[in-house]
Amino acid sequence: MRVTKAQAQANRARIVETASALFRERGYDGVGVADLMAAAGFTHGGFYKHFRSKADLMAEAASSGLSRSLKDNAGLDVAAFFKRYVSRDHRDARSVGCTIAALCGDAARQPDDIKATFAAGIESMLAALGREGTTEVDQHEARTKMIDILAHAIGAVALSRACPDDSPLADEILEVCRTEILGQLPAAAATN
Amino acid sequence: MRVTKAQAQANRARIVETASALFRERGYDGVGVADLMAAAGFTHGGFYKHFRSKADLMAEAASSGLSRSLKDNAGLDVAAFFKRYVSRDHRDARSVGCTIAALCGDAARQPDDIKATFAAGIESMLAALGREGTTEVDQHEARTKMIDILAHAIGAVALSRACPDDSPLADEILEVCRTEILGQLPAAAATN
DNA sequence: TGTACATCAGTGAACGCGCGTTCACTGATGTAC
DNA sequence: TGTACATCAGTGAACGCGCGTTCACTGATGTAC
Repeated sequence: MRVTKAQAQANRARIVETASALFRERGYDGVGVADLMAAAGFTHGGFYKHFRSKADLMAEAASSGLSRSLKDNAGLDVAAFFKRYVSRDHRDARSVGCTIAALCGDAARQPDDIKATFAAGIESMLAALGREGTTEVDQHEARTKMIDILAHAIGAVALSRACPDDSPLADEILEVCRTEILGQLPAAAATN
Repeated sequence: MRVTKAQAQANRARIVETASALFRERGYDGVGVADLMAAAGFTHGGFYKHFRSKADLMAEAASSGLSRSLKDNAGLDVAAFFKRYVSRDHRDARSVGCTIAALCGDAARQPDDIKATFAAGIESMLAALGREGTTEVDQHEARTKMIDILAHAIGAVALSRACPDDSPLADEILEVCRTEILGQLPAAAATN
């Protein structure tokens, strides 16, 4: 059952993407190799033709998920980005949402190579967000502001997700933080 | 080897406390029943004389850890609390630190009873923090402000923990957010 | 271009291991008289 | 207060199970001539 080189490469990419989504939804320990391969449409044995270990895949899935969300949000201005980020839609759609928000708790217990991937993901995010609105403030000030707001937004989403599904507190956290964050942004377009 | 009623109760309490610390350090999936009992000074078999299941203990340890940190910080004013909260000491001492910051990522994937425990913990924290500084602003405004700042602080700690141990970014996140948070507090005592 | 052989992505059974949980047992504590 | 018996916290072996990983095998693809 050998397969085209191009097909094999596409299959590998599908495994990484599936893993990235499943990890965001259930955490690193919540997804088994067999689970994952079945979700990608394969049997578990072939896993080791693509990856040396589950830990290797975790690192690659993190890297993939982090750069993926950068591309997905490339067109948005900063205010629109955070308006979506601190929303019920984002909170409830873990598997397609931000990898940092979904997995920073897990990342904290992983070896340094995965932590380094997360740090690099945060840096790329800061770079992407800092590019706009740098007209009147200097680079360092813009970076500082983005670090502050990103932490704020991630905290809001993480905290809201820790509350029961239909809890009023879960929505309250999101609304309070979204209003505050959008108010701090220089060019707050849009309603609320 | 039967043991005094009082002793048994103390032993049970020790198991819960040990579990609370280990869970904060390694996450719910990172601590086994045998691990935990050994750390508390027992063999694993006795576990089920105290708890119906590991999930039961998880709920109890969460509740215990959440109310514990309330008592530990009872004497501090709001500014002092957040100054300590958003610090390297707190970030690096997971097992004795805030249960919400350490486990909100894990809590998000737990059943609703554990999420409800976390929501209740957040509410108690808000109540404890809102009691001060309510002189000039009304209750609702104080609550809103505390929700905002708590999410901000938790995000800062969670994000910093996801970076490699000696990463400059990890410290930068903490410093930026601590400065910003303390600046937002009405009566910011102390240096920085 | 056709033929013969090596390669290797994917399959599915099997591995050792650690997990949560159960169980028969122990012996000091608690209780009934 | 002292004696006889029931209770039950704690022990450690054993359970079934799912995990990450390995392996012999398959057969279409890639390569050498």
